Amino acid sequence: MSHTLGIRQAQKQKTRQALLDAALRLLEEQSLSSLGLREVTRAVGVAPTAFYRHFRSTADLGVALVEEALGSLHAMIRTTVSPSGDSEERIDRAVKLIARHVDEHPAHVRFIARERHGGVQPVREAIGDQLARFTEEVRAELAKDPVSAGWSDEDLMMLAHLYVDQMLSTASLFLETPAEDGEERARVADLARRQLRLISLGRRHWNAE
Amino acid sequence: MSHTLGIRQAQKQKTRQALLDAALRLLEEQSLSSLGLREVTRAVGVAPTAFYRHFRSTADLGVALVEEALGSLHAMIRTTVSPSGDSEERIDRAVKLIARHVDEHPAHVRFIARERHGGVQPVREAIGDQLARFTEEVRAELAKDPVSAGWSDEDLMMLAHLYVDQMLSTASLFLETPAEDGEERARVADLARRQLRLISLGRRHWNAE
DNA sequence: TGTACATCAGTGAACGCGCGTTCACTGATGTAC
DNA sequence: TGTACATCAGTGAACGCGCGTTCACTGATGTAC
Repeated sequence: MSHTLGIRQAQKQKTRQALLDAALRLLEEQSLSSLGLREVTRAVGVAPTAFYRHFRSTADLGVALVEEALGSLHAMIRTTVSPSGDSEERIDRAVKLIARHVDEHPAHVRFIARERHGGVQPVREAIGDQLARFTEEVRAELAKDPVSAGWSDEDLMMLAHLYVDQMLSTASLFLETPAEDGEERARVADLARRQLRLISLGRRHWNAE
Repeated sequence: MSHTLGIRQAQKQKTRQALLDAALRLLEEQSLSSLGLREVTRAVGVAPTAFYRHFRSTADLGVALVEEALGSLHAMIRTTVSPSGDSEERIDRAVKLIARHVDEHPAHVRFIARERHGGVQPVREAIGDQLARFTEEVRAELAKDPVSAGWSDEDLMMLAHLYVDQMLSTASLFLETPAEDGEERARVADLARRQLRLISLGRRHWNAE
């Protein structure tokens, strides 16, 4: 067997993850800038000083949460935007995927929405960096799509921004709508699909006149 | 002369406004959920207890700030969306107007962006209410526009949402770009105009196929 | 395999500090006559 | 206009509390031989 983690390292990672999980839960009802280090360690059941073995500050922990929330999302986004199937199918797939992601990771999504413009600079920057990466990746996928063949880079970036904004706005609407309220959920999904249809129409006629 | 405000009432309003102004300034670098009552009164130069003569809590003050930031914006938004001049002119006017508003009231804009998804429920709700009013007003203006004549209410709301989201996203981009960096400012304005053009194209072809 | 020493994740006491809130107060402004 | 009383915005002392950070520590895990 290759390199197995020592007992010490494994335990350390477990505590670190427990701190991240506890913080994420506490952040459902407050902003990072008011999250206390003692609050987090109390929730985990370790001494306040243990916090410093893992993070320099709550801002530092926040940056780690950004990575956890968005780091693994790139592959998913790329395949969602990539051209396959007809337009209406792709739109439906994208909206369903957003709804599912919000239901599976509500606290992460809320954290990103909250801290994107929040009061903690390093966290804001980390989120901005990740979103810029998303936008660039969406742009790269759009460049491959025959519908936007021959578009200028400015036009592709404009469209990528529009898609990323729409995605975030839809995620935020789903987040505000409890999963039990199927009727309202359907209305949000319907709104999102209409918006994507209108953007798609605009795309198809962009260079046609 | 009709009813002039008593000296006492006038002084009270002055203190209240000073509290609001000081809070807004402090909120440029933190979130409402970590804003302290003593911090605000210290900045104004009154005793901490004076705070309670005006607000029950910092959350209460936050709700007042929402009113201050968005309450007077309805007229402006309505005239911006209302159909007059050709499409390109209207787009340019709208983008310039957003840029100007951000430059004249950066702290208010930042406050709204920050607290829209922030950690203080009553403030989130107050912002949500105001934005819902904006969306409804935009919908009403769009209904008058010949381009969207005969559209269903769902379609009009979809488009109104798209416009309001785009407006907020553009305001937020302007906010992140210092006014001195004219080059980057021009790029943001250009991006916003392209997005509005694409949406406008989508509108024109919405019912045409 | 066993032993002696090094490492280091987590502890617990202690610190100084600023917080939100209470309370009885003061003195300028307002009102009734 | 003047007087006597009521109102109430702002005061200042006091409270108990939880905060972030420091420090020397402990004892299980890791390592060298």
